[in-house]
Amino acid sequence: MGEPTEPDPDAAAGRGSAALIEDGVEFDGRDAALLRAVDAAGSVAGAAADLGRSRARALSRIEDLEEAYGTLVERRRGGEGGGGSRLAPSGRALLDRYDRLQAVLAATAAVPETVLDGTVTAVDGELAVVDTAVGELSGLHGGGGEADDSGDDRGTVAVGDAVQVRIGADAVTVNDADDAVDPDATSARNRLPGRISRIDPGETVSTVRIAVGAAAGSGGADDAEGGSDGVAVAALITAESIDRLGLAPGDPVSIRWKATATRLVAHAE
Amino acid sequence: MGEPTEPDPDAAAGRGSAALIEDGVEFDGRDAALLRAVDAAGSVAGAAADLGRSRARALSRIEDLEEAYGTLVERRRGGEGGGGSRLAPSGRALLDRYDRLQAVLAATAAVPETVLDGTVTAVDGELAVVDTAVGELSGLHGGGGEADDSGDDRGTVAVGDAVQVRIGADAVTVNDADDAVDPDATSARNRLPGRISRIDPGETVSTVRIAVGAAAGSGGADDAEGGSDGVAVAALITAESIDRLGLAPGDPVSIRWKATATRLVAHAE
DNA sequence: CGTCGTTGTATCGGCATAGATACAACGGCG
DNA sequence: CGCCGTTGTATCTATGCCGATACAACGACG
Repeated sequence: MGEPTEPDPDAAAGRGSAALIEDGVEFDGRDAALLRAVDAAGSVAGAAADLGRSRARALSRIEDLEEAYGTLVERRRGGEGGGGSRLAPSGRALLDRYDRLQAVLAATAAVPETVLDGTVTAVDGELAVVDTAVGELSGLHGGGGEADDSGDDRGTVAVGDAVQVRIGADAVTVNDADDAVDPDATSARNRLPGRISRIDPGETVSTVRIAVGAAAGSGGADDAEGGSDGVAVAALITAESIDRLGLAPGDPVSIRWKATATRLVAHAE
Repeated sequence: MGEPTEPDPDAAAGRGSAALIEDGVEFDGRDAALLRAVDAAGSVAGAAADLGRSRARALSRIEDLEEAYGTLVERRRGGEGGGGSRLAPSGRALLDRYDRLQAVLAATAAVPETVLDGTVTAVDGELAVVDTAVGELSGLHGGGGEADDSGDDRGTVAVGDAVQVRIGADAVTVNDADDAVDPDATSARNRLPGRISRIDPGETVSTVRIAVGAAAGSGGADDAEGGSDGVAVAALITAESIDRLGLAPGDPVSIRWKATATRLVAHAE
């Protein structure tokens, strides 16, 4: 798709790489390429040749992976053509799983994020309430057990902790300000009034920045996130929705997002 | 938090590990631990000792990282206590960035996801429309350039391609079925009628499965995702919202989610 | 039965990374 | 001035991973 619009200066976290991990064995892009090559070539030997890698290594790598992930490649020696290998259904599923993880990672790198500093005021199960410059927000903390390799407490929070609240721009919904939707009708709970400070148009998806808090009252061209009293929340909106809602800079709007789409991260203080 | 409720059998993608990458240098959990240890110990030597790693290696690793990421640690030799090192502000920021990436990754591993197979019917910029078993959905494709190391086309799609549509349960909003919200008032576009098939309660956050498509009409206790005509979409809802909306199995509901929170993944066919 | 190309298996060498060790430079402090 | 613990720097060694190579086992096919 090229880069028709530059990738946003403050786009987000920057590039990253991810790998599945099971039983201590990582499944990374190299392994994915190997499995794909096996699928294309019909044999491990052919795949290794296509990739310019050692055949013996490729085979032993597949064995290591299978020890952790189960059968991935159905191998057969002897017979027509001397034998061959096919990607097992579970191998295909693993590949899909990897691709989905990769897609999520690419998304977090490409989608703007809003980060607010705050202090935890309450913890109730997986949910926590955080006091921030724009009021109290609720979000999830503690992903899934200890995914990190260092066995510290990271990922869980307690009352009084300094945390960062991360809101992905793809999770923020924009409503008309005067549209008083029945709060009982939806499960999106975090809600803030604001004013559109800027619209960065994309081809079919635009990034809308909404000034909230103290800055929302004033004219609000201020979009410096670290501003003394101004905070800008980014929202990813399709061009069609912008047209439909008639959004333009200066418009008062109401933004909302689900608590379950809000992540709390312990802040390196 | 421990594991009061087991981590959901079909929870999601499974564990993963991620690393920032800049200028060809990866910043992984090991590097994060090193920076944290420096912050705690006040010296690189002490940090290396605490981690049981070689001091010389730790120092050269920091230098390699700084070549790619800029100043991370302020080092000073001689003086009080013989010298020492402090984490630079940019080092703290990098650590925060890594933690946010980690949090997002942990979230994708812990949050259920709904995956639908479909065929691309239209592509317009970053958006694409996909025909699935439950109708036409729109979502984003192609994260941010080529984040993967294998330089293939993966990540972008074309009309006619077989793709998987990934919808994170944390992005799905549940509304009352009879609540006819003005469609012009919100930027959430994908919308489907359905019927609650199951509620998996958590401490404060529950996973609600909504049968959509053909299965939605019948009683709908069917939640087999691969069923012939039944598809279940997972939604993460706070217990409070469930109470507020009065959700229970069998209830007709309307679910919606943003196109920008929907990822399209090329399917390994 | 021999051919063929593949899957298995073992071994060797190269290369990159990390640990171990040693030593110089630095600069407050007693 | 000498002591001290740290930052810099260099070098050697161990380890692990990968490529390269070689050879046995296999089974359909001509």
